Amino acid sequence: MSISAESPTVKITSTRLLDAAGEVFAEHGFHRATVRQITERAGVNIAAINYHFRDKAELYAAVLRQCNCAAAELGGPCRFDEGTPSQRLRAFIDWFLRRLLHPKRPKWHGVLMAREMTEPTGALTGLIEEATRPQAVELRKILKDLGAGGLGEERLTMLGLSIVGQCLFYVHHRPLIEALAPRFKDKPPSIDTLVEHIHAFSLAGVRQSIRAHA
Amino acid sequence: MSISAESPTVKITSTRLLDAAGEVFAEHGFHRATVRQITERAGVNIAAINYHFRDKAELYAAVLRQCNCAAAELGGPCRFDEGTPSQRLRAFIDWFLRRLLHPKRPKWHGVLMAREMTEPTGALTGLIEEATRPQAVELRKILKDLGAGGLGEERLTMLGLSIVGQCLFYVHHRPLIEALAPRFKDKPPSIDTLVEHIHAFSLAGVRQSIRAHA
Amino acid sequence: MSISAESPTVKITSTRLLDAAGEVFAEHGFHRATVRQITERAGVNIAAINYHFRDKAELYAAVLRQCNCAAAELGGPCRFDEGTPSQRLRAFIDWFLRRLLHPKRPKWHGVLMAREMTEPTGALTGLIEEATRPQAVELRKILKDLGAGGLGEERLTMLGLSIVGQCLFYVHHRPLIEALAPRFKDKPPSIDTLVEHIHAFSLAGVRQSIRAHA
Amino acid sequence: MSISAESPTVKITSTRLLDAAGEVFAEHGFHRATVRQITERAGVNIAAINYHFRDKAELYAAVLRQCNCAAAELGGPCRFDEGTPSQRLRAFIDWFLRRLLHPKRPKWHGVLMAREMTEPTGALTGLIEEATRPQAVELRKILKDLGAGGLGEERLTMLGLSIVGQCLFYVHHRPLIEALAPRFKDKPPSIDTLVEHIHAFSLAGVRQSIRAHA
DNA sequence: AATGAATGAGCCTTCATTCAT
DNA sequence: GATGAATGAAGGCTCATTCAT
Repeated sequence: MSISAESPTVKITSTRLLDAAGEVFAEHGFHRATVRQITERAGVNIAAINYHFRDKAELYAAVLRQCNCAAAELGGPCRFDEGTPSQRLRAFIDWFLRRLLHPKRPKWHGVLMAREMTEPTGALTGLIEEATRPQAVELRKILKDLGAGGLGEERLTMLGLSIVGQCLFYVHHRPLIEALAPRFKDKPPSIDTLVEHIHAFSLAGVRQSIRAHA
Repeated sequence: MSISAESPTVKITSTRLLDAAGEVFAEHGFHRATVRQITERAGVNIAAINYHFRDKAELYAAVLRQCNCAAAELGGPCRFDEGTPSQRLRAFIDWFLRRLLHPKRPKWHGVLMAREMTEPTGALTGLIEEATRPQAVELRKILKDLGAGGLGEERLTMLGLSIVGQCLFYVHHRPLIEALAPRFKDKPPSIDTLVEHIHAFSLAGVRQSIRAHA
Repeated sequence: MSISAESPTVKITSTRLLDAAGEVFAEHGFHRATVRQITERAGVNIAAINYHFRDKAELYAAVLRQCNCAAAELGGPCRFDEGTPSQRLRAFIDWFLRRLLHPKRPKWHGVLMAREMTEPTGALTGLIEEATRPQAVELRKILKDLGAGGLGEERLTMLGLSIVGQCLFYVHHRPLIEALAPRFKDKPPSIDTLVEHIHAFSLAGVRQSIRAHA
Repeated sequence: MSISAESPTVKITSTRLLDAAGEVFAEHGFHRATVRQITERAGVNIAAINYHFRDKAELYAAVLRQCNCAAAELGGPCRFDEGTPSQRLRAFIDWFLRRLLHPKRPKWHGVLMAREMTEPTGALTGLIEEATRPQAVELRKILKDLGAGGLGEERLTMLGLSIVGQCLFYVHHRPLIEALAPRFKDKPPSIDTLVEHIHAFSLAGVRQSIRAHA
């Protein structure tokens, strides 16, 4: 509960800055984005960035933090203990994809993350450890329960990457996908369709792998 | 008569510029890269860019062109007519991956392309049409021969994206992969291993999809 | 509380810029003048131009505007309703010349305008309409009242140009005049002398023209 | 008579350079004009300027020299001994104006000279002495013969300037004139009309001056 | 006589940042 | 807490010039 009764309608400078920064950073990337753009879109004075966040990099870090928090909130915790291994794999893919493509999620979250993957700014170094590692661990657990435990580290890893790779492709390579499959731009498949497809595709792939190296 | 005995080893300005630019653009991205960095690394005068390529953007375009040519040369033409559909799928994956991960290919080629995927500069607009589209067509043909012809456009497309997605993941998300699977950094799997894995994984996926929607 | 006792003598950045720019532009012309020269002479940072005037061209436009305003202020409004036509012609010449040669007027005003006459930068396009046109109209009115109304457009115009041409010559061709008549440099005639001469000379010319084409 | 039979059709590099330079300098002024523009228009290599004229400034000086020579040729020598003083004044004005506005005269001669008047480059310092002074002397002689000899140096000079001022106005202030009298752009008065007007106007002015200070 | 390649200096602009209120 | 004014560093680009042939 905040002090001000007007807080719901009047955003505080720091918040407006954070929101505007998210959009601008996603649109232009960290380096191309200018602090002026951000402050103008936020409708605040240019010196406010320095006042509230010390500098541009700090503001960016704050945006990323908030962005990841929001993603975590939307996706819920990453734990999949119930049901058959196949169901749990499906739940994982669903959670992973929905977290990144969630309609309520500001579109720029994905874009921002994509940038960090291909050109890390260093602001995210810790974030990968904290946020991404647990997901990898969870997926590994599911794969083992599917029977891939005896495959050896390398193959197990490759299985995981094949699954995650399919998911991230839809998030990070939008421009490429839309160029290659124009209809995806006009009528993108629903998340459910995507989840179902990737789940079936991957489950078959995993099982084949297990059979082959049994 | 000049001391031209060393001419094979002394690169011409334009070439040195192209090479240096490739590295710097890959390292920092188009906008962050500075022409001064490039000319310094190339050991040439800053005005050489204007003389040989008119401006930074043209230089970048030239780098991309060369980069795509080199890739094409290494990979050979994209035609897969011989053998069973399964063999042809494998050939496609092999060609696709080898082209991008070829040891002789400067590592920055992949990085540069990755950037273009997530934040297109427009310099590549034509390149996608010319270079990437035929590959998509070829893959589609193979999938149809595998029996996926009756699946409908959307599913056919998703199958293709699942395959290409797996491949590109290894090329474009190196930083993420290495953060998640440290051992991949020390001892990355051979291209052969990768091809074999993705082929088997995907073939099973495709067949499963066909069965399910028969 | 600041040491604001000196504030009347310490000009604000924007003003210093405007003054320095006037001098430098007059000295070297728009294109040859460099923003570094200007900011150095003004004793301000080079980025101040961007902050206060956006860019060099805007600064130049501002200088011209101020220059024209100053001229208008010094000369007062351009209306000559009282007295005989001859007296009004004299008043016009007096006003016109005094406005341009006024001792309080920085010498560079004239030089700047002269440049715009021979190589317009386009920054002045509107200014001519707004500032110069009314003068032409006023002069025309006087000439008609002198009896030149029946002369036809072309001759009426030439009469006006002959008068204005004499005036502007003294303003715009100083270098030429001083080269041809060295004594004008040491002891230039007073504005009153100039006005008296041009008035008498022109009045005779106009009347002759009227007589000839009666 | 030159050595080469083809000289009439094939211009030598140095000549092409001179012609192209004249046009470009007139169009853009000395400082804005670039050596690349000139060499491109001349269709010669950029290094040719250095080879033939040492540098840009030297080329400009050469252009001015040629330009003044051409003007002298077209206008003939500046001597007016025959006829009544009034006729000689008319001859002077005719010669002066025709020399500057002569149809065969490349338009840029006037423009180039105009530039030198308002922003002397120094390349013309000597030229004024050599070329313009005699004209001033000649005009003075005519004015004295008209009876203005007793007027004193200052008034005599002002009379001359009034006449020359009218003439130069039409040459140097084209942009201003055309802005003020649009019809002059579409249908400029013939040189004959101009000469007749300025002669009549000035003759009356001179005589009036003589009467007044008799 | 003439050229393509290469150079170094300098220009305008933009940026993130800080200062003084 | 917040602001308008001002700053210094750097960026991309253009120019006249020269070098080696």
